[in-house]
Amino acid sequence: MRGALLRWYDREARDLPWRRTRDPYEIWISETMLQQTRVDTVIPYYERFLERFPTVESLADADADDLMEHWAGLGYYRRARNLRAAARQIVEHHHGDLPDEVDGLLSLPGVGRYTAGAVASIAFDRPAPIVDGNVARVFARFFGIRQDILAASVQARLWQEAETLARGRRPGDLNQAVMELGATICTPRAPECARCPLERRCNAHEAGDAAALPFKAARKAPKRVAAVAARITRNGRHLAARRPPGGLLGGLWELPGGELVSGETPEAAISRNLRERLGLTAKSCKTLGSVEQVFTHRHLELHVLRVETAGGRVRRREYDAHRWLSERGLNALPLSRIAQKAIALGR
DNA sequence: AAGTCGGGGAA
DNA sequence: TTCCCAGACTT
Repeated sequence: MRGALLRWYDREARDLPWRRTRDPYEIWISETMLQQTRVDTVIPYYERFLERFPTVESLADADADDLMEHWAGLGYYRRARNLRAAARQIVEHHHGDLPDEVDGLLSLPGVGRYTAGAVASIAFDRPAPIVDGNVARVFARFFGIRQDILAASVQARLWQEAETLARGRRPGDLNQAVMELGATICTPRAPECARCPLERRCNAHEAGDAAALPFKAARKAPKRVAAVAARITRNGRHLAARRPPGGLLGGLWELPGGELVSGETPEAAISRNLRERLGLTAKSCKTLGSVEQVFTHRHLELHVLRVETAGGRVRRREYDAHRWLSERGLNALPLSRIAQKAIALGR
């Protein structure tokens, strides 16, 4: 398998920004951004992020909002926070150099089995295995694995096969070759077997069920939830609040608000949330409209209202910061997509 | 083993 | 619409 893979990879590999460097820091950043995120989405974020944070030290010193500004829109925001925490750990305990083996990499926050293997093999030429969605699909077809791909026993088999593969010369390129194959030829719906360097030895192609593999149990539909957000303006400046780190959209800014519990009207919900979370009293509300965002496990409908409040000052509860900002300042904040949509409604 | 955590491109 | 993406981490 290795020879055919490497010959194909040397010929067909896409020219991607992180393939032009051997810098472990840059490869680590790319692998973290690529977690559950497509190559085309990552590229502009990768370039901008490395321009702003070119070294481990600069990342370790990053300001939280500055950091989130460079991640806003990419999703899975805990990744950004973990990157900075890991950078601090690297500066503190490793003299600013990334660990060059899987075990050391695994000790960093946000680095799991996949990312540790990717950095170890690609940046340090270690024979470390990796299994991502691409590898799992290619292997399921090649080896004819017809059980639930997420089952623990199947995962163990996949990692075992990956370990065997990475034992060859150029482990980093072997790993990347399988992922490249999965991303460009051995794709989920309609694999182009005619172009595949492994066609002749592929079990699923032989059996004629490549497009049906890998098998996955159906996922549950995202739960529908509703929330409210307030456009509050005083002296021409708009109130924004920062979500606490850790949870959903952690560290991002938004128009203040909160959940709408069942049976509650948007007006009642915004009044209650502003009182409970910001100590503000709503005097009048006007609906601006609603926006939607679908997350992996949630389908959120956000009602946006213009709210006049009594004059009292803000006393924060769950939010960990707030600011009164011009329209321009508002849009310069690190905002999630749903917050961007909500702000656009009020213009 | 199942749930949490974003957003978007492709079919 | 549905799927799923160079996953990690908690429960």
